[in-house]
Amino acid sequence: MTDEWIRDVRTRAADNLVSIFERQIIDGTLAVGKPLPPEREIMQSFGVSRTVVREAVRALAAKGLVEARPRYRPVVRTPGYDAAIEAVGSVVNRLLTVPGGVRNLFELRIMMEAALVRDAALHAGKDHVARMKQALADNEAALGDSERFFETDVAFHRVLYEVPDNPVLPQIHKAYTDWLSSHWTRMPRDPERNHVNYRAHGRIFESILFRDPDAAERALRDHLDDAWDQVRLTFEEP
Amino acid sequence: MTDEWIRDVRTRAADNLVSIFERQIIDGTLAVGKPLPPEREIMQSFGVSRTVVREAVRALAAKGLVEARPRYRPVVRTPGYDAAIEAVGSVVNRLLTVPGGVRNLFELRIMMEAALVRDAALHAGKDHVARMKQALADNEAALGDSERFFETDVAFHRVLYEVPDNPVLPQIHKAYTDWLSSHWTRMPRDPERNHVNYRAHGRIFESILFRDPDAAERALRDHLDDAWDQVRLTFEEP
DNA sequence: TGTTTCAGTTTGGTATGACAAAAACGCAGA
DNA sequence: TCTGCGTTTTTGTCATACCAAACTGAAACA
Repeated sequence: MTDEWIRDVRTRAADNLVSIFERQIIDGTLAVGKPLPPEREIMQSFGVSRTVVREAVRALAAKGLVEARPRYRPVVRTPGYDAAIEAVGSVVNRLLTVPGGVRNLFELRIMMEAALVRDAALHAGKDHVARMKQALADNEAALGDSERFFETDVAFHRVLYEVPDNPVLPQIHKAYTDWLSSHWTRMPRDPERNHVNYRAHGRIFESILFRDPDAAERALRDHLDDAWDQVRLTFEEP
Repeated sequence: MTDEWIRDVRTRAADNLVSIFERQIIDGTLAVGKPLPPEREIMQSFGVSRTVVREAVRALAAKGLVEARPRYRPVVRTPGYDAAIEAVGSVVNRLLTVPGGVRNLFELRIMMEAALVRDAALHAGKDHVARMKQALADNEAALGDSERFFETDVAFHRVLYEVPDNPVLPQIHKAYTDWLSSHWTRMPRDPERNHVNYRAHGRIFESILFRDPDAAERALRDHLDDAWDQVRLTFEEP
């Protein structure tokens, strides 16, 4: 064990363990997918009590570095953008409760998607265009069924996040829908709105087809600003 | 204690505690800034052992919901976008080690800042323009001192994140610089590059002054693409 | 009256031991 | 080779104990 073991009165043994494990996970000493050593083994090799080991493991799990299903050995998690999103989950949930929290995240989403439609208008390939067309068709087919329309609505937006070939973006989309959906799904869902949204999607799609980023951005912003108005009117944040 | 206490064989007592505390923190039963009850008190009110309580508290701390300095009572943390960023820290660090990880995050940054300069070109007010001008002047003054130039470089970009009045954005900027700086600061820093970057900043600023979002975006992309080339050439990701 | 000091009390950090129940393992049998 | 089943590990939890640091309040002091 070459890792230096700093034991100060003002540091916690568990914290040291956590950072040691973090290092070992990053540099590969603890291989991805493999389980951590048994608790008793860890306590012996570091000379700490089981209490400390358990606390450290719990912290690693909460941070998203290992997956600790009850009764199973904790396994080193595959590095992925999903783990990052998951790790912020509880904090973001709290953010959504503070005044203006939803608003700020929603604004960020608008900014993000505005950039995405511009990008799509400039660089979307045949396959992505086809997928958007399909999503649009699904929208239309689901106009009468608000529940299903919501799903196809999400799907349409998701395509936008898939156009740039960056694996982070789809995860961000997933995060947005997860986080904001609770403030979204409780909205009154009259078929009227479905039509409005469908037409908005159509305008966005058209602008992308015409390779007109400015029009695409405008259409997207109109669409999301309108959606935001709905959210705001429903919950009336002061 | 009205919270239902689910004790299944397949659930952990500590996990239940965590979710109970999460709820209580969000709904305000546990007030921000106030310390959690003493461990011994918690164990009595929930009828669990201290081991369980400690594990739960550690998990909450790792998630960023409470701040647990050694030897002090854990206090409920102020909800803020900084806590969210901090919570992902260790996961993101790991992401940066996987192939293409840095690239993906850097691309995301380019996309983000491209959107920001467009926004700045359209909506930047007098004060923001003034601040950018100041940052540019600081750039120039630091041309000979690569260490200081780096700081003023970061400061210039930060202004872009401050133009939209959204408190999330500055935090994102902070996160980017924290995460990517280790892959940035080790780059060779010849004064030559400082001049290149300074001129690039100048072009961006000009385009914003002229209220020309397209030119601003182009200038920004040129600037960051160039910066990325430097990073890539230095570390040669395959 | 405001401040400092100090002893007693609380409280977190850690270690140890114990036990039930689930998971992992190994071996015999099909 | 695959399947069951009993044995061994290993996790989840509890109880207890001790130390040292943080806290508290009262006494001493300026």
